[in-house]
Amino acid sequence: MAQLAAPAPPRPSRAAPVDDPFAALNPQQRAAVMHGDEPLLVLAGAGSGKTLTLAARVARLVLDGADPNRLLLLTFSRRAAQEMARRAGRMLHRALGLRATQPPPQLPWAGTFHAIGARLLREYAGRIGLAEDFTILDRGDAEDLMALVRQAQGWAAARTRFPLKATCLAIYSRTLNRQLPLAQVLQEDFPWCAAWHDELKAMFRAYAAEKQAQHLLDYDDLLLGWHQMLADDGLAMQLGDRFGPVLVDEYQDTNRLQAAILRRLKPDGRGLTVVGDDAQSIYAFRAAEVCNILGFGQQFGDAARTVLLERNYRSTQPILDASNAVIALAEQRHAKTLWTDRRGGSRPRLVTVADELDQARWVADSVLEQREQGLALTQQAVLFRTGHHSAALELELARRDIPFVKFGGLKFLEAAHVKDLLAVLRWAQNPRGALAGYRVALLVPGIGPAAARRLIDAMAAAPDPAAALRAWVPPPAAASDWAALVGLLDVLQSDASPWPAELEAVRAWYQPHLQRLHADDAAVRSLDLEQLQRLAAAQGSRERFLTELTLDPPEATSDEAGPPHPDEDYLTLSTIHAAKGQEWNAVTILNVIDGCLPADLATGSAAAVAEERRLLYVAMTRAKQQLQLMVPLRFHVGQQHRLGDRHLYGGMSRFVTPEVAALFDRVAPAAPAADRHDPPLPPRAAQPLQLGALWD
DNA sequence: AAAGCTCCTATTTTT
DNA sequence: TAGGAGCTTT
Repeated sequence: MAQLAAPAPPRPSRAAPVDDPFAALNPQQRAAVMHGDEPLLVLAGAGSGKTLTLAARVARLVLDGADPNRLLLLTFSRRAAQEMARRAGRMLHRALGLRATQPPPQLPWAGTFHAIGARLLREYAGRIGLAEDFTILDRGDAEDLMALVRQAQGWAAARTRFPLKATCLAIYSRTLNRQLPLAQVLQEDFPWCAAWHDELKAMFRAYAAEKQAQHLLDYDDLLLGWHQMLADDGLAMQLGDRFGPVLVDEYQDTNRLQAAILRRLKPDGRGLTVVGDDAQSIYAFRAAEVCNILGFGQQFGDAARTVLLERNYRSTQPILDASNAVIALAEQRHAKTLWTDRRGGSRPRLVTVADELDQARWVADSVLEQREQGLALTQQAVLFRTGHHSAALELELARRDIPFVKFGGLKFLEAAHVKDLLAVLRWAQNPRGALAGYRVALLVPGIGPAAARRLIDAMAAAPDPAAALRAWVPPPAAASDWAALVGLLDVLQSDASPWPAELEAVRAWYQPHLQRLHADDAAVRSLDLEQLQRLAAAQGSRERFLTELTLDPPEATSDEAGPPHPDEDYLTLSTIHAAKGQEWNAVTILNVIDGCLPADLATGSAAAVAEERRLLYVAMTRAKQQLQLMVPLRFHVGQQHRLGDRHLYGGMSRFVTPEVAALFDRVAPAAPAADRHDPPLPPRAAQPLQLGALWD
């Protein structure tokens, strides 16, 4: 929550210099910390003390007189922002010689691009013709809105099936974030939808118009709006003045739109620090451009300085050797070889098992064995490419009573009952939000799509939507249930209703609907709503709660086990994406076979395969002491596959070449030698930057 | 017009 | 597993 509080900063008193706060840094880290005003690129290998270095640089800037309130610190995830703000604060606290009772200095402008964008837009809304009461759509909401627009266009019965709402939204988002024409994005990223170019364009125009009319912003609008704000000279000047140094973490995962924002914020790069590792770029599907980090030097010419952090403080040398060998075969990268002076440590293991069930049993055995040897479950993690790869393991763990928490692929906000409840709050917050209203109206028995539509249209047409709501006459069958809803909305609208108590009123109203709609598992779903109420209590207002929940949804799903106690020992299961930036003593990676890693859907282009390689690299470099790669000989591919429905794939991942495999200890029956290699990368085409109205 | 039913088809990772 | 389309019954 670092970015929420904005207390006055303590004056940096130069009088009490404690011992050198940067004494523990190695020479390269120190160079990055002490570097002056010119643009700086810190290429930080995995485990090379990146967070420490960035935090130290923040501390150094403040010690040299920078105002913490004007320091913009952009991170990839909310978790990273908190961690960074916490460590920088601690370092400053020491360096300034503050007493233990004094709070560490805060960094109010530390956060994700999206969160900072939301804040700036909220603040400047009045001046840029944006409704001040806008609400933010999470992905599910955006998809629902897209679905409404999709339906209105009526292309249902056609020669080929129109793309699903989720696909439509993905195309839309990719086009904005890559700042490229729709046709090109379709051709490169969604070739199977290319035939729908004109329809999609019309649909996106309608989608944008709907958002405007309903005072809604989606994730992309937070960046787009920020970007457009900076296009205005007056505002750009003001914003430029407002922020001093700008530091960007995980720069390899920024996209073109984000890079454009930075360029407007710091045109000549002075005061700009970016930190990242091109070898860990794994978010191309979100339009991240490795070119951003690869081309940083050229962008600012001779002025830019690059510092390389290669010394690894996390892993043993045998683990680093294997990781280096995997990434060494990648082209298009800043050459970088991690090393450590920590000798010893066992070689990583390459474990061959018969199939997924075998794999699950083996991993569960291994986890318990490690714990016998004194390694707590919290020091162990199992990583995998996609959310459902852990299904068999989850069953096995549950069967053996091994507690675990799964990160990635979160479901909480996507569950229908959670969305229902939030829709009520959103509608109360923003009566013009037809999307929320439509959803809520449909909850009332007797009201279907047609009646809900009429209601929404009536409200949209009226000068005072709240009055139109009260005046609306529902179908006779819905009369009494409708009256109850109107009563609830009255309570929520009145200034008297306090937060978060009003959520209880919403739950009370929703309870019968929950019973009716989800009779079989209403009790379980009710638990989720309790969880929601706990989250609500942590926020000061309804508006804040809705914004926070959209930008920072709960990270882990706790499945049947319920939320784990903080002090309980539990194993971590995580997608590789969600494991970024973390570390464990013992790491096991599932399904290191072709078809899973690389995912067979991602083998279409050389760039996609290269990203899968980096994904494996990221997974391997999470391990401090023990690393195991699992290779099931047979892998069951579910029904969702073309032609033959239950294909059995096989074969070691193409990334584990014989040379790489030689760095592992082999466990279990003889595995087939992998003799496939990457196809060579074709030269990359230069992509012209396109600005302006995309949908016209 | 609403609601409940069947049947078919899907590209993974997340702010 | 759900999303989406199309059907039938109320």
